Amino acid sequence: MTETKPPLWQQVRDEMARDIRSGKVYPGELLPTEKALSERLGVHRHTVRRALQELREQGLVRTEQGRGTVVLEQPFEYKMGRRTRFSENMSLNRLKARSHFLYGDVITASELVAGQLELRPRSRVSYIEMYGEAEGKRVFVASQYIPHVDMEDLIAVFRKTGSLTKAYRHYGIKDYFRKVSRITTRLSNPEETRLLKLKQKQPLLVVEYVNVDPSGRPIEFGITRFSGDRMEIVVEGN
Amino acid sequence: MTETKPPLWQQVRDEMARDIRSGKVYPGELLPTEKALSERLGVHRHTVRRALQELREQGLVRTEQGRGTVVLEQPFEYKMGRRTRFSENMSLNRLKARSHFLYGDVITASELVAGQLELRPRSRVSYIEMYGEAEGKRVFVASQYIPHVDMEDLIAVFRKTGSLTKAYRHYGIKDYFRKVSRITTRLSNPEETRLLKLKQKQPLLVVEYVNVDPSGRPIEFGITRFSGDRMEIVVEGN
DNA sequence: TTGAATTTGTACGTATGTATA
DNA sequence: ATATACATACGTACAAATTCA
Repeated sequence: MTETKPPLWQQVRDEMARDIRSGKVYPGELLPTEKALSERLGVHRHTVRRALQELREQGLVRTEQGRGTVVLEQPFEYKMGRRTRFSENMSLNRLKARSHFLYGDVITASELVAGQLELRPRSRVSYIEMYGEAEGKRVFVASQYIPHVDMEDLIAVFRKTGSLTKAYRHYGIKDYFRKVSRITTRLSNPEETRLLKLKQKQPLLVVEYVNVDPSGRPIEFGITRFSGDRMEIVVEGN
Repeated sequence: MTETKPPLWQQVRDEMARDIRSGKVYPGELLPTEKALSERLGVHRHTVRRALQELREQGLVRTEQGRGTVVLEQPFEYKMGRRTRFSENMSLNRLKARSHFLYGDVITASELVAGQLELRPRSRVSYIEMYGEAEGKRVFVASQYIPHVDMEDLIAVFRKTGSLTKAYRHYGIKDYFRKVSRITTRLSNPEETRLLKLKQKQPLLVVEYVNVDPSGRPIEFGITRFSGDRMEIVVEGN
């Protein structure tokens, strides 16, 4: 059994991957130039290029001709399933995640909202806007519509607890499920760009969903807009 | 039991919605101006505006100040679930959907591909690129990686049948399931912009997935890029 | 607006080791 | 054992994109 060293380019790749994953180089930063790397590591530029090619395939870096190679932010995973809840989701990912209240009011449902919630047209609904952070980064903004029946103080309770799940529990809804999710993409508008602290308009993942209680009655219609380069949606099993 | 007519603005809204959905006015076209509409329908401009507001909320039109109101293309639905197959999916939607072969070869798996397919590094895999059309519109481009074992002629069979599902059946794989899907978004690159016949770079829905046979063995790793304004992903039940 | 310097992309060459038929 | 193909590594030149004075 002879122990052989892996090829040079793989050693280079692994060393660079380590530096990136360990946080030695920060996301958004440029790596040293291929020339600088090859001189520092004592290998040919082609060897560095071979390593960079793999790092690109792994989604760790992005190379721009004439500019350099930038370290990419690794997106957070948003596991979407029947039991989807944002805060649980993120804490499972050992991330510090929090939702922040932006605005709440009782409004008249538009046709779309009434339809999704299976309410009569122009029913009254609670409307809540919030944004979410993970590891200090803004990762989503969300709008939620909740039937106003028997939940007059929902907004106040939500502000107190900071969690819709907890607010629901306060009203006797102990459990709920994701009925359907519709996923689209579009560029952020100025408002979203500001709220998500993006440098410029960028693609968003837009998830429109309906949550239902155990009896199948809709209790929440929501539109969540995820920052496309900070989040990815994972649908498992399914 | 008194029968009451709905408000005037709702009648206007419903008539306009009918015209759009029936294809009387085409996506991309400008609607008549609010003034022209109000005169033709014999209602006040504000009544037309109230109707347009609802159409905007329903995602049927987009209004641009100083220009007019454009009819939006309605995206196709891509139902994603355990039994996801593109062609079945689209035909269920009573759409004429077809996949078109672009390129196929046998290549050495990158680390990412080998990992996803649970193969040894640098295993040989079949690689297929294709694009999909629905109703004459390009809606996705896809890259698939399939373990090369016992499927030497996969590419030839795929070209003949035009369906991966059928090609698999030819090799005795009668059924397969979606194990996991990862959904992200980013702007199209020049190649994708060209293949999807987009006018300029636009947000894509990028779905990376793994399909497994009934025993749980990975048989396909794929990356599908959907044109963001022509497709939406629907995850049901889940 | 232009042009030079910098950086990455591509394409050729050479040499050598390793796996395979 | 030999021939062939493939992987690795370095050499050189120039094209293309970006940056900045």
